[in-house]
Amino acid sequence: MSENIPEACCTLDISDEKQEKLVAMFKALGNPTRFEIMKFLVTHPSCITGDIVNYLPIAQATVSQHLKVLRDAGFIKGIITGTATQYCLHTENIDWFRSKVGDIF
Amino acid sequence: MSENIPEACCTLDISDEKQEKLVAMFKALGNPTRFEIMKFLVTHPSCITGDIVNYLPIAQATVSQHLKVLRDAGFIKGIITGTATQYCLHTENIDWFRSKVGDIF
DNA sequence: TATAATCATCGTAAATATACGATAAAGGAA
DNA sequence: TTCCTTTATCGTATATTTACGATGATTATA
Repeated sequence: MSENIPEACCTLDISDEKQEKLVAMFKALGNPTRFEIMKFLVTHPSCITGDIVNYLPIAQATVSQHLKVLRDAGFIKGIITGTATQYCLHTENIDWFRSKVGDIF
Repeated sequence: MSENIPEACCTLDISDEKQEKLVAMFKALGNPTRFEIMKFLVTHPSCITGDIVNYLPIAQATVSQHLKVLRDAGFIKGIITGTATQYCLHTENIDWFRSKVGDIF
């Protein structure tokens, strides 16, 4: 029986809940289209869904789906104004994300 | 015709090639099992495939597949020693990853 | 009120990812 | 050489993701 696992050199504490959140954020960025949307929102701090739809060569429904993933992951916030939805970065969560990346690696 | 796209507040320069590499790294981390493997390698700087197999509750073939994804993404290096493969972090690429996360967000 | 604009959601087809057992490859031990 | 250990790869079943058109919901405008 070789159930031996070598000893750790250090610990890396993160709660299951936060780890799940972090993995979801990585997953959200791990798609070319969503990464492009994030880049667009970084360089265009305040725009509506339609702006992103015009910018990207994909269908409106697909953009909306990707925006939902980014919203659920906590990267962006959507503010409904009239018939449009204005999207901007969720700076608090992004700060948390960046700091976690720094902590772990 | 509403092909209007609002003007940018800044630029965010990254080559297509490097962006593709970065997205692949996010994607690699965006899986619970692979994230767990990365955590294990951070806390156990030098171990072989079998150690990870013993640690995780999944089949050897699956672990090997995940290790390949992490290798291809550039997160880890595998050094064959005898019949075993010793895995360690690819610190150079990880440093690059961390700095890119900082640049973009 | 009727129409247009804007966006999210639904249903679904195609592509990709994930997990496993089986097998192959390669080195060490008997 | 034969057997054992270790790991990667193959083939494949299932699950998830991605993309689209169609539709619904909401608000503004004529």
